Amino acid sequence: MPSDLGHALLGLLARRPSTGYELARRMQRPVGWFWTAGHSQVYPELAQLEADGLLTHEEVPGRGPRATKRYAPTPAGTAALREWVVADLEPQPVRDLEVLRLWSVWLVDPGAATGLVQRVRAGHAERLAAHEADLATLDGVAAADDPGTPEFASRLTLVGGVLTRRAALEWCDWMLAELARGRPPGGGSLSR
Amino acid sequence: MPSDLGHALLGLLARRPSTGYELARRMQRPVGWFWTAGHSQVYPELAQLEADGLLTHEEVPGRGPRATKRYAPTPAGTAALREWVVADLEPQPVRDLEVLRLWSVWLVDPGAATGLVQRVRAGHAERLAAHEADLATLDGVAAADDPGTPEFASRLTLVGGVLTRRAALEWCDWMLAELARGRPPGGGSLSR
DNA sequence: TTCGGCATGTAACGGGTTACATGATTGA
DNA sequence: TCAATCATGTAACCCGTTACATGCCGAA
Repeated sequence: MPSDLGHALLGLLARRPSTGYELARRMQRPVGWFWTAGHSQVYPELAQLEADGLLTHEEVPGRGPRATKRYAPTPAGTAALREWVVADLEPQPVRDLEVLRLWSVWLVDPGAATGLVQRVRAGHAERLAAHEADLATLDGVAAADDPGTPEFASRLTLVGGVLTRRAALEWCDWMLAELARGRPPGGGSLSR
Repeated sequence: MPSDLGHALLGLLARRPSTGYELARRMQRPVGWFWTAGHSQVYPELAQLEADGLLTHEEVPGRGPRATKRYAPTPAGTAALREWVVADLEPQPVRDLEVLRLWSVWLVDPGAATGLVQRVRAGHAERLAAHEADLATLDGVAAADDPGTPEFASRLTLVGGVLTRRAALEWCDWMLAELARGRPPGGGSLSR
């Protein structure tokens, strides 16, 4: 039974066979929005998945010192992925450094707090723009409406990103208003 | 320079001195909404923070085989926490198993996909209710409006939880509608 | 008397990040 | 010629989870 990373890689390969290098890059960009991995994780995991009979590879002419291998899922690999998707999942703990900082924000003065929230807000705005740009590439793609296509699933996750980032922006704006309200109106802004 | 966990513990102790045991419990509930740790992480980290001069402890009569220690931040500890709160933060990668599964949901039939989304939705609804209950305990607490109090910061993080969980529910409802739309109207529901 | 809560620690293991290591091709 | 990109791997370290280990007190 593969790890979470293994299932991420199977998901990538079910969409399109790739080399380890390509997988490492794809783990940064489309999949990286919700699960990341470096190449030093990818290569050993591919070897493990192949030892478990879930992947095969063919060698292609490569440019590096070692052979270049293009991987694809075996029928068993696709079946394992399919089972995992709908398997039981217990609610996973959240891990959010930004919120952890905000939880101690009462220790700093409101000006500095405002600066922090503005920086957090900028990060969310950037992510929102990236998700909206990715979503735009699916506009007019007929397959994105068919639940049996990868494009449909990509659309689901991107819409999720857009909605949660919009909510985060709403939250930041609310915090900025609260911080402004909590200070006397004439108070000079020390932020930035 | 303490780890993220160290700053979480300093944040807890800046609000109220506690024993290691109490800290481990507080890491499950209020702080656990956005950062968790088990007791096996807490005890060594407390020793490290004390070695760094950021904490002190006094021994209190305890019931276990070892001495019970109540920790509190030193002035240096509070200062370190204050600096960390407003320090530079690079955007941290998201890690969300639920979204990772949904990304491969195109491989399963729409009925099973609907069942998965419904379970995800239930999890978000549960968290939302918990956050709203926690928020309700701050209703009418005057300190929650003053940016210099821990109650204010708690309110910030709880409102963030409410807004993001509401957005998640909105997303789940949208996905359920999309999945229903993608199937012929008379199709028998295979969900569950 | 037995179970749950208080109370503190250590050890083993697994996953993730960072750094080390190698080497070909292409474009500035 | 120098840097970036393609391409694959290993090693060290840190962090988090799970399990091991001990033992008192109060309630059922």
